Amino acid sequence: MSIVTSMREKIRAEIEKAIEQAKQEGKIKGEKLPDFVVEVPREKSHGDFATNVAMLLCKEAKMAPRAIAQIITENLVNEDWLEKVEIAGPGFINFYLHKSWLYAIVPQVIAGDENYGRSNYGQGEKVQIEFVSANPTGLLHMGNARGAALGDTLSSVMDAAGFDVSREFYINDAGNQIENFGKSLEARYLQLLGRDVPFPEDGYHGEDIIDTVKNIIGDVQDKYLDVDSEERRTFLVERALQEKITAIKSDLARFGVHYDVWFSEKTLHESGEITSVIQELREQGYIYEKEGALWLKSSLFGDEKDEVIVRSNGIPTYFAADIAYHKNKFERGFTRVIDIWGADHHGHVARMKGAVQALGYNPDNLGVILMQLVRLFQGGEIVRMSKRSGQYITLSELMDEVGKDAARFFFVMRSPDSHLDFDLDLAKAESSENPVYYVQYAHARINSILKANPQGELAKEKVDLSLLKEEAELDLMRKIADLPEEIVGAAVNSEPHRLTRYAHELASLFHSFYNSCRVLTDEEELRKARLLLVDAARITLRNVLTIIGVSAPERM
RNA sequence: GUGCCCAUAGCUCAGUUGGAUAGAGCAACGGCCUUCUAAGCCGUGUGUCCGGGGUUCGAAUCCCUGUGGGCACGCCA
Repeated sequence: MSIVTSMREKIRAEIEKAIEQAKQEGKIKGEKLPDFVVEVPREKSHGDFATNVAMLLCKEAKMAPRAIAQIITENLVNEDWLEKVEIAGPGFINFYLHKSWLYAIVPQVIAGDENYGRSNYGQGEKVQIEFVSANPTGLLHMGNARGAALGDTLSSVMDAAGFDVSREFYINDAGNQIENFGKSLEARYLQLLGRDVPFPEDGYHGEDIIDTVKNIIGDVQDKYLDVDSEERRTFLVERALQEKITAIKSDLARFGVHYDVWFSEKTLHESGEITSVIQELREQGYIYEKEGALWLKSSLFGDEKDEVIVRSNGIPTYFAADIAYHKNKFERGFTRVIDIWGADHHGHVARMKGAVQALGYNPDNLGVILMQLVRLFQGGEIVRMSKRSGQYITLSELMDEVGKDAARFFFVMRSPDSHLDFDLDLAKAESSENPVYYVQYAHARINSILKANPQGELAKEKVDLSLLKEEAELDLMRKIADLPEEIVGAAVNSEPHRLTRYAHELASLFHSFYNSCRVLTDEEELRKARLLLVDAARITLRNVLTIIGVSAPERM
């Protein structure tokens, strides 16, 4: 357990004891203990920890909050780690701790090294996170890139918080879209070989599929020119998907994203899982027929209306496949399933949760993170994106342009439900305007100090950390100590953007410390202590950057 | 029209589940390198938290309502 968490719980226990005693003495009335918090106050002048318990008790006890706070304070046992307790404001009780509690953090971080920040909060709960799942009919665009950065960081942070995380990519290699893809490929194939055929109106206009078809022609020439359309399309689709999926995999790998499972939609059709899940829903009475199609009564579960799951032509919809897919996820033993979708899919959330419920699972175990759209800016202008015209900036081009680190940091920096204005010029700037460099620079500076250390090695024994008394030193330790709780908070709330903020704050405190405290000073004992603090800062910074998927350079 | 998301400093955004005087970055101005990396630090100020009601010890946060913007409402995915 982290030091901050254990102090918090110690204080909570003391408060509870004090209240219990006050009740026995008849000083406070009331039956149940309110759900109070022991929090770290925003203002440093309000102590190390504070509680609102007195304000919450006042209603039942029928006393003024400050009077209750007074009684609780008097009943607190004077522990040696407690320096003083104050009543403040409307009735807060502020706890000031002896500085020694913080010194313990430094050796703990160094001993933990790459494990510092990790915890067992999730207790190995099996979680599956599905993200990106882009159509394999094209290249990855900005929305996919944001999903990739978010999903991968959420996976890493949940892993660090003690969950057993599996990353999964769902390949939409079946259904209407693939039909359409086949028609587009076929048209390009015939056109490239000199046939005058029209391009399908709703086809994939992107340049990239022309290249794909050119590659195929390089292999098989006109072998499929005069065979029947069915055979030609099947061949072209299979070959093109292979190429596209390989490209998607390698772009994501370059972006630092590695999946545990690549799940093919096609297998759900072939295995009969779609048919059987429809049968299961039918037996539950959630299916009816209307106008030749099969409908799911999703309106029973909070959806706005019922949804078609099998078309009148007998072909199941995307939704049917998705239901089978989610059943498959839960059957694999995941007790928590998280999907990351673009905000334009929000209408899908209620019906998906409804379907999960209809299958007998708790819909709360399915979490859907909707992320708002990404707008690209360059030179102050919006860079237009249109899949239809085939003009959009790809993930691969983005990495060429701004690099992996800046791209990942920028995507994770914003909360998923806020629109993201991605400023290409800013992300590219090698200057202080760029928050990525600011954080990385702190790490590089630390390494520079450690290399310049005349002793070479860090003294680990008999170092007097209590020499670290400067404000900047204490603030830095305080922030370092927060990492485990920050990780848990980001994990359980599915808010990876907390990590970039934390990284920035930590870097900022380090830079302040760097400017006000000289590490390689002539005072040997102080130097030893500061070197350990600096090393702890290095580990903390590196660990949080690693979770975000951003490199921690030793030199810049 | 119905549903979901959003509205906080000039700009881009945080705000730890309802707490104390609402915070960062950028942009602006002034200062700091003979010393571990100036890609840095220190200082200067800015708010109708979209408007209006309500809930309570206490609201940017929760409820209602109005306004403005985004998205979705297909036998597409």
